[in-house]
This record gives sequence, C-alpha cells and structure tokens, in this order.
Amino acid sequence: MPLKNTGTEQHIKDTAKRLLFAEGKLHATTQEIADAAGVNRTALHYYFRSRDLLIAAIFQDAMQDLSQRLNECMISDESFKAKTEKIISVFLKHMIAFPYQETFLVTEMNTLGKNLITNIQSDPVKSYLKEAAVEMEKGTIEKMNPIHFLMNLFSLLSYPLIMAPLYKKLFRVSGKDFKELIEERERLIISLLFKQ
Amino acid sequence: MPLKNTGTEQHIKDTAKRLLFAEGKLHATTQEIADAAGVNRTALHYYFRSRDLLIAAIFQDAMQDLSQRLNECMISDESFKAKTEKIISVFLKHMIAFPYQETFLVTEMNTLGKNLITNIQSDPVKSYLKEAAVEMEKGTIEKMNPIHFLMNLFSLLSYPLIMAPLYKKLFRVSGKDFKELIEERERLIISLLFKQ
DNA sequence: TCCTATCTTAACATTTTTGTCTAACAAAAA
DNA sequence: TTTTTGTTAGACAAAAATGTTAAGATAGGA
Repeated sequence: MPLKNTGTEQHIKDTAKRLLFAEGKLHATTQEIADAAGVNRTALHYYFRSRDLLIAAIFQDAMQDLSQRLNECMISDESFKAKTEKIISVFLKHMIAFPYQETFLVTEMNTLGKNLITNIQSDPVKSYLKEAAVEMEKGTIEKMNPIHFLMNLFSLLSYPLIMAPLYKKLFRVSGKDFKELIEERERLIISLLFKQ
Repeated sequence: MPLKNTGTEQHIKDTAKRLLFAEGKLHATTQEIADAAGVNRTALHYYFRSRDLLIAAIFQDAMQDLSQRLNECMISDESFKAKTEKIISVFLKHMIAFPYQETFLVTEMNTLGKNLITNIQSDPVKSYLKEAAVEMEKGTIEKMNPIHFLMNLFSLLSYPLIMAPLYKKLFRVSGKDFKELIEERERLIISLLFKQ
C-alpha cells in the first residue's frame, strides 16, 4: 500500500506480463524485465523482493483475471449455447493477448504452479458441466462425458494459438492471414460442437 | 562414431529425452541428466560437447521419429478416414510417451527451434490437406479451410495431454481414470471430425 | 521547510551452471 | 603386452543470474 502511488509497481508487472506471456520470453532475466520496464533492476527487488515473487504475482494476476471472466460467463443467465459463445469470445481474446501464459503454466507446474492452481474455483465449471449433460440429453450436442466436451472446447480454442509460431512457418501463412484464420474459428468451433 | 559402441551415448540421449519430454523437467541441468543416466557429467561433454548440442540432438531425434511416422500415415494407400485414424493412433501414442515435447518446442522456438522446424517436410502434409478438400466436396467432413481441419485434429489430440497435470487437479481425476478418458478420445475425435 | 516514500547508482557477495583440463583406470583390441 | 577407447574423478575457470547493501537524489505531502 504505497502512500504515493506512482504506478511503477503496476508498470513492472504489466511489462513482465507482456514479456513472458505475450512475447514468450519465458526465461527473461530480472535485468531484461527491468530494462523493458525502463526501471532499475533494484526496483524489482524493492517491490517484489525476488524474481520468483514477481513471477508468481503476475501469474496469479493473470489467472485471477481470466478465471473470473470465465466464471461470469459460466454462471450467467443465458442459454448454454450463448454461454459457450461468450466463453469462446473471452478465452480467445485472452489467448490472443497472452498466448504463452498456458505454456508457462505447463512448464512451471512442478515448481511455482502447484499452489496457484489450487486457487481455481471449480464450482462454476461444475455447474457448466451439468448444463452440458442436460444439452446432451436434449440432443443439441453429442453424448459424451461432459469433461470431453470441455476438453474439446478448450483444445480447439487454445492449441492453434499456442502453436501459432510453428503453424505460421509450417503452412507459410502471414501473421495477418493467420489472425483471420483464428477469427474464423469462433463460429467454426460452435458449429463443430453443436449439432444445431 | 565410436569404435566400441557401448551404448552410453544413446543411453544419455534416451535419459535426457525421458527427463525433458516425458517428465517435463525442461530446465534439467547437465548434472541432473548425468545423474539420471548414471554417468559422469564429463561423459555428456565427451559425447555432445555442450548442453545445447545434447538438447538439439534429442529434439531432432524425437521430431524426426514422429514426423517420419506421421508422413507414412499421410502418404499411405488407404482411405482418408483410415489415414486419419492412423494419424490419431500414432500421434496419441507419441503424446502419451512424450507429453512435454511440444511444450518444449514452443518455449525454445525462439532460440534452438528456429533451424529444427525448417527440417519438417511439408509435402505429405500438403497432399493430406488436398485429400481433406476432396472429402469436403464429397460431404464426409464439414466444409472449411483444410488448415482448420488439421488444426482441429491436432488440437483435439494434443491439448488434453499437454494440460494433463492441470486437468487431473481441476477435475479431480486419478491418473488411471484420466488415461481411460484419453483412450476414449481416439474414437471421439473421429466421430467429431467425420459426419458419417 | 522537513520528511519520507520512491527510485537510482554502484559495488559486491553468492549461487548456479556450464565448460575445460588433466590424470587415472579398466577393458577390449591390436 | 601395448595401445586405444570409453569413462570416471577432481579441480577449476568463467559466465550468468540473483540478491544484498549502502549512499544518495527527488518530489510530494505534512
């Protein structure tokens, strides 16, 4: 709780978030982060004491942010399909902004991540899964373990963005064309998951 | 090219592959790799000169291995659906054995990966994509940019395994149950991608 | 005006890791 | 038996990165 809030602490966090989760420089050193933020390296220690604490802070921020917005989608008062469309929209925006956040999570799961993951609320997810089961009974989506439905949804959303740098090379697609491909997926995923 | 082939070089590679790509210890030090292989750290330098060269070697091996098997599926003499089933089977086996290899690729794309990716043959992929387009005309799969079809396929295959540690916690599923879930996906993915 | 939180500069200690070198040794090959 | 090969052991140099500390500078608030 700083008395004079100069915004430097937040600026450092934002910069670190951009470097790691947007640009994919997962091994960025404290020096690189400080340089990118235009502050002295000691300022990082002044605010966060250690690199690990800074990283933990930005990861927690990002997860908090995303999971809250997803929870809002999941417990909203709309139809299952409308909810799913919102989830897709929210998640896709997040993935476009921070494509490396999930990769970071996977690589650091064994070390930093352990505690952070347990913070994820699972109640909204459970209620969303229940609704999926109802839809399966109604026949609007194919019958399967609802967990499969969720895995399918997030697979189709996340993976192409995680692999974007590879796919651009492999398919020889420009950044602009790839962006268009990704945008197309919003309705493609819906039409793949829903029968009607 | 050792005169007496004692298998130590291969053993080191296999161990490194297991540590990094199977167990996900992507930051394993030369000491840790040597210990896991039961050899002296000097032996690593004796065979590979540097950590980077060792890593590059195992990554190239693994990519070579996988892409060759996938290419065989893609250019085989079977129906499109049969090919796709084989691709799923081959890729799933690989992902189960080395779930962290793709994550490693993503994190190291900017440094080591640059050269390695260009080695990927894209001709079999191109011919597979053409066949997909034919199937779309026939109506056996939904009409879309064939690149979407391929992205969908690999998304549905890869992502759940990349995220396995997270999903197990999130859904509170045991390793055994999760393995069953993954095995179910083999036919689930087919039924999702093919209309008939 | 004085104080204090914010932030810089600079120097330095520490740790971690990589990579190198040399000596030694066992076992197979010549 | 001698040589070569594969491998260990130990010591060490060098680099990279983190973290600490002390000494200011500066500006806004009391």
